[in-house]
Amino acid sequence: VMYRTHTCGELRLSDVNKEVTLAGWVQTVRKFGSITFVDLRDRYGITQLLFSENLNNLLEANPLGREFVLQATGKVNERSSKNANIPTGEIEITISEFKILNKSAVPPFSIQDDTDGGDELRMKYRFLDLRRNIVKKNLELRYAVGRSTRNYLHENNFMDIETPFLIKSTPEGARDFVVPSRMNTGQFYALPQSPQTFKQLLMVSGYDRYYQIVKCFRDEDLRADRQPEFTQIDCEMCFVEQEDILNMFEGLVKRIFKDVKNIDYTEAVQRMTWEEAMWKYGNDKPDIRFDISICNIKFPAHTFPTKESQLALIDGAGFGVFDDAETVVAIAIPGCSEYTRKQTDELTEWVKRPQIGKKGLVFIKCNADGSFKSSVDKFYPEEKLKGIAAAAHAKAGDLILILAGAEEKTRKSISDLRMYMADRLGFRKPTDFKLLWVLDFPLFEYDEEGNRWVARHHPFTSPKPTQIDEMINNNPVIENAAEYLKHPYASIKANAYDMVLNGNEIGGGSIRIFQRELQEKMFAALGMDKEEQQHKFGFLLGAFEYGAPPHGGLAFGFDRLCAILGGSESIRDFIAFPKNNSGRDVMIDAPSTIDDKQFEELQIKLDLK
RNA sequence: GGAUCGGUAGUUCAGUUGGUUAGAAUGCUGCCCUGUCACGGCAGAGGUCGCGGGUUCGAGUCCCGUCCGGUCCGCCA
Repeated sequence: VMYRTHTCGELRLSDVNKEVTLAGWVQTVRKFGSITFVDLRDRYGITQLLFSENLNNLLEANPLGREFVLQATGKVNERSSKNANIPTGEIEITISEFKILNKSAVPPFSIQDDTDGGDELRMKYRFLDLRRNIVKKNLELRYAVGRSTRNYLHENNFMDIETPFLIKSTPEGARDFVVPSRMNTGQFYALPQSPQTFKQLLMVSGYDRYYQIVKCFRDEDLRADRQPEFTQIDCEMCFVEQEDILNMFEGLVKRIFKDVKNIDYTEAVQRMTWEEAMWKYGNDKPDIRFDISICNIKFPAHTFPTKESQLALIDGAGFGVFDDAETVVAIAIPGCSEYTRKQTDELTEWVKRPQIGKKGLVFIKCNADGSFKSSVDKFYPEEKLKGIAAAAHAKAGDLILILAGAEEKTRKSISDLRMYMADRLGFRKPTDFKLLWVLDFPLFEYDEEGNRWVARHHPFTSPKPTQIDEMINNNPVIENAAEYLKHPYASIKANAYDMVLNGNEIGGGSIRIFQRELQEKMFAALGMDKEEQQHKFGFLLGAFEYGAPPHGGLAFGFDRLCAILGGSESIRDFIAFPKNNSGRDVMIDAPSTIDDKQFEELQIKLDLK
C-alpha cells in the first residue's frame, strides 16, 4: 500500500492535472453546503483539498474533525481564488477518493502559530505542540546547528567519540544525578555533569581532536534557560594554546552563523579581560551590542589606584547615600533626558523590586540646552553635576542613572539596570548578533562560608603560565577571611575563556593542567588531601604519568546557542521534550515512584524524612 | 531553602468596595450555505471559581494552610 505520492508542501501550479495521494492531519474543515474545503497538514506544509458532489456527500456521512489522520487521492487543479500566504496556495486537490486513517479527539488547544494553549497545557500535550509550525521551526533550527557543527568539526579533523553516561560521582561543583547499581549493592553511578575527565583522557590517548554533541546532567534548580539534562558541544584539542582554541571555535560559531542564519560574520570577535568586563559592564557576560558602560564615580575602597579627582566628584556634599556608600556607579542612557516624572518613578520602582533590592535611584538629566536637572540638586550644584556627566561620558540629551551601595551588589544592580534600559529602548534586537571572548578569569573564588578556595571554572583549569610558581609556592590557607583579597591566590588568573553572544554565555573552556604535580597542587588548594585526590581522581592523576600532552578545549551550551539563534529567551522551545521548573516532565509525569520489586532488586529501602 | 506572581467554561481571559441567575472570545454540538482559506449566518450545550479550613447574614472576591504552574534569588566546578 502506498500511503502517499507527495507531501503536503510540495505541489505547485506545474503539477496541475497530476493524480496524487496525500496523507496528513486535518488542520481545518470549511463546509459550504455541497462543497467542503479541507486543509491537510504534514511536516512539509498545508495543501487544500476540495470535496464536491458525491465526495461531499460521502464526507457528510463520515465527518472529519480537527487532527483526524486523512489519506486522500485526487487531481491537482489550479484554484479559482488563490491564497498568496502559503506556497501551495495556487493549487488544490479535487478529491476522488479518501480514507480516514485515524480519528482524533478534539485537541485541547489549537494547532496554530498563535495557539490559545498555555505553557502548562502545551507541555502536557507536547506531542500536539510539536505539530505546530513554530515549534517545528525551532527543532529544524536545532538540527541545522548540529549539522553545521558536525560538518565544521569533521572538516577540521575532530573525531566524535562517545563517553559513558554511567560514571563515578565526584561531588565537586554541581550536584550529581545518581543511579543505583543492582549488581553492586549499595553503590551508585553518577550521570556526568560533563565528559570533562573522559575527554582529557582521550587527549592522553592521542585522539588529538575530539568532539561530542552530548547530554549532560546537573541536579540543580532550574531556570528558563536551565534544564537538568542539557546538551553540550564538547570539544578538546592537543598541542594547543589559548590562541589556537579561540581561533578554531570562533570559526565554528561563524560557520554556524553562515550555515544556519546566512550571516557573514567576518569581523574579528572582540576580546575583553574578565576584569574589564566587570568594571565596564558589571557582568562577566556583557551584551556589547550597545554602547552603554559603567562609570565609577566612587571607587570601592579595596581597589587601587583610587583616583582622588573622581572621589572629588561627589565628596563632601553631605549626601549620605553617596558619602556612606562603598561604590557609586553611573550609566548614561542616550536620548532619555526628556523622561517625565512618571518614567523616572518607574525606573525607581524597578530598582526597588526585590530582585534588584536597591533603596532608590539617583538620576541626572543632561538637557539638550546644556543645563542639568537631577534628583539631588539639593546637594550638588550644576558644576558638580557637569563633572559627573563628563566622567560618565554623558552627552546632551542623555539621562544618567546612578546607584550606590555595597560594591558587588551595586555593580550587579547597575548591570541589570543597563540591560533593562537597553531592552526598554530596543537596543537588544534578537536578529543582531555580536560575539565576545571574555578572557583571564580568576582561577580561584573564595567561598566565605566554607573558608576555602573553590575553582571558578573547574579544577582541571590551568593558571596563566606566568603564575604557576605563585600557585605552587604559596600555601592556600587563609588566616583572616576578611583579608582574602590580599592572598596571592586572589590574583591568579586562569587560562580560561568564555564565549559570549548578546549577553549570554554560550561556551566556555580552558587550557588544562596536564602535569601531575600541578594537578595535585590544584586539588590541594581546593582542600583535597592526597587520599581524597586518589579516591576521586586517581585515574586522571595516574594517566598524567603516562605522557599526557598539553591540551585544552571548550564546550558550548547547545540548547542555549539554538535559543539565541532562534531569537528566544527560553531553551525549552528548542528541546523536543523539556522539563518544567520543578524538573518534571508533565507529559509522562516523571519522576515517579518505583515498584517495591525494584527496590528489592536494588536492596534499597526507602525511608523519607 | 527563600521571594514573588498566577490558578474562574475544553482553551485564553474579565469579574468593581464581599451582595440577585459567574460573563466575553474562541473551541465544541446541531441546522443553513458552491469558492473559502481567522469563511459566514442561526441555535445550543458547557462551571466543585485548584483543594481544605476560617471570618461573615452572605465569599470567585477577605484571612490561614496546602497543591499545581510561571519568574527570580540562593544554587548551577
